[in-house]
Amino acid sequence: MTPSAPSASLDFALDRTSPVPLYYQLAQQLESAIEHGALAPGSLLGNEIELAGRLGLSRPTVRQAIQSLVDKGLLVRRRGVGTQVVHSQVKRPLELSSLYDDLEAAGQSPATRVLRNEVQPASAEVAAALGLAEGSDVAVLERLRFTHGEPMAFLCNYLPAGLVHLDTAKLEATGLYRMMRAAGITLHSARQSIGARCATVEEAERLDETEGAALLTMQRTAYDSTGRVVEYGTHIYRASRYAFEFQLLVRS
Amino acid sequence: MTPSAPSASLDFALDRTSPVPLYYQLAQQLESAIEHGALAPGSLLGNEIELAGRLGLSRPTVRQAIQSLVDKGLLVRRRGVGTQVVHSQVKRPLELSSLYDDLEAAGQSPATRVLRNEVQPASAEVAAALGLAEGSDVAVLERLRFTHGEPMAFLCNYLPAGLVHLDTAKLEATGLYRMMRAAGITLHSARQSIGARCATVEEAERLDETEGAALLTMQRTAYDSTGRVVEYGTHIYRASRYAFEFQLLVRS
DNA sequence: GGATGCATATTGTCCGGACAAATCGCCTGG
DNA sequence: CCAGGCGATTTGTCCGGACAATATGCATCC
Repeated sequence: MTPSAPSASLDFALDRTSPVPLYYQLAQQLESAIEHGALAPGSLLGNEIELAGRLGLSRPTVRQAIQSLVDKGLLVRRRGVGTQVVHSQVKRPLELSSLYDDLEAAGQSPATRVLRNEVQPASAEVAAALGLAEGSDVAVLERLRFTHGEPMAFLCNYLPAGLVHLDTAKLEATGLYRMMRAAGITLHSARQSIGARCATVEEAERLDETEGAALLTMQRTAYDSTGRVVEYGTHIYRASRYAFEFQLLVRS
Repeated sequence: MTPSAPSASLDFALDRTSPVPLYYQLAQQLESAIEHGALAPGSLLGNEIELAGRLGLSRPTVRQAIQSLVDKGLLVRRRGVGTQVVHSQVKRPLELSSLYDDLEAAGQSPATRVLRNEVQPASAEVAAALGLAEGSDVAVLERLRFTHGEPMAFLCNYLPAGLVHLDTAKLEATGLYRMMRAAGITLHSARQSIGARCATVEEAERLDETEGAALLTMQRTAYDSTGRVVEYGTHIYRASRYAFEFQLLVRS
């Protein structure tokens, strides 16, 4: 339980000619040192003043680097004691997850079949969710996502028309969020609701389940950095093959 | 679409004799001004230098206040443009949620019945989840949560023995997280998994559902600020009466 | 031997300034 | 009328310093 002695001099290489900020360079190298095990969980980081002097940086810059890792949950600072590496079993950041990216990261080699990709007038529900007038043009997207050749989820998404060019071939080769990012849309936040229900006959057929099987449902409204709604979606997952996993940070 | 003119002088009252930090005082007053509508969505905040001068603060202090609201997703800064209020329909930046607090905030007047509250040796699964040796003493807690007189969830929790004194009467009057906080435990992060399945006969009976009804399942491992595991729980919700709602922030 | 108080170490807060980088609007020139 | 350049505005980064608040360990005193 006694916190380890301040980890001695790790060699951090800072490049002052680089356009990437110094605090960010330091934060990244600290993070990789933690991830890599060079900074053991529970070990103290050494005081900021001395660290700043050793690196040739000012204390505010060092603090900014440390603070960013504290925000990520990798470090804990305690006044009068020091900054130590949190010994957490888990690393996963969680944030706004993209199903496609999640599956790919898990080595599941996802595949997508686009069932529908067209523009049509918004229904009342969709218009309300997207913050548009009823009857406005919206892109409607229905997809089936597979892993290992088996269907795993049915995805239905609505986007304001003209926001992104939704090429069907591209949609089957990558994920929607990746396409939005490529179109210059930076996602900022999303409101989600996760529930469950039993499969209807049509749903069961579409997902290769039996009627009454448990399904996970997710509704998401995504916002870009200005607060505009850029996507509304209703997703249905086979509970037998999928669960949402994520880590939450409590902001004090 | 044109961003509103810089909102003129709002009167912020800063108390230098207060122990609460100046940047925090400013952040809170800004937040309440946004929540209250005094700062309209999309409106510019006015440049930092001038704002600092007007408030008698230094620019770093003002920046620290603004940054905390940016992290919360209430403001957006753009270099060369300014800082503006995000016009988001939703405000709640939900985080690690306490079911009890959630229900109470929604005016659902939750009630709890403690079915089991004892200390016993940890099974292999529980020991692994809590990071203890198999057979260590752990507190086992089984509760039923009601709203409007109807059962809504079955909660099973495990805690390292001796961490909190689990008084049954107190547990029925308040929530577990509130008791942990009162015992000096500051939650820091949690890993969650949300899935679904169909109710077994016993589960259906316990929750006043029919066999095969859809249930939402949640498993959570909670960590305190030093990274210690302080709680592991398996919760089961009636999907017909409950869904998880939360907002995610993307950290760029 | 135990409790109290003090010195020390470390982070938290705050200040003032300097320059860089990005964005936007305006003006000029073609 | 359009394109490009230029300057003004605003946030981003970084520095150096000062003092306050808190936790820890040690010495002292009862």
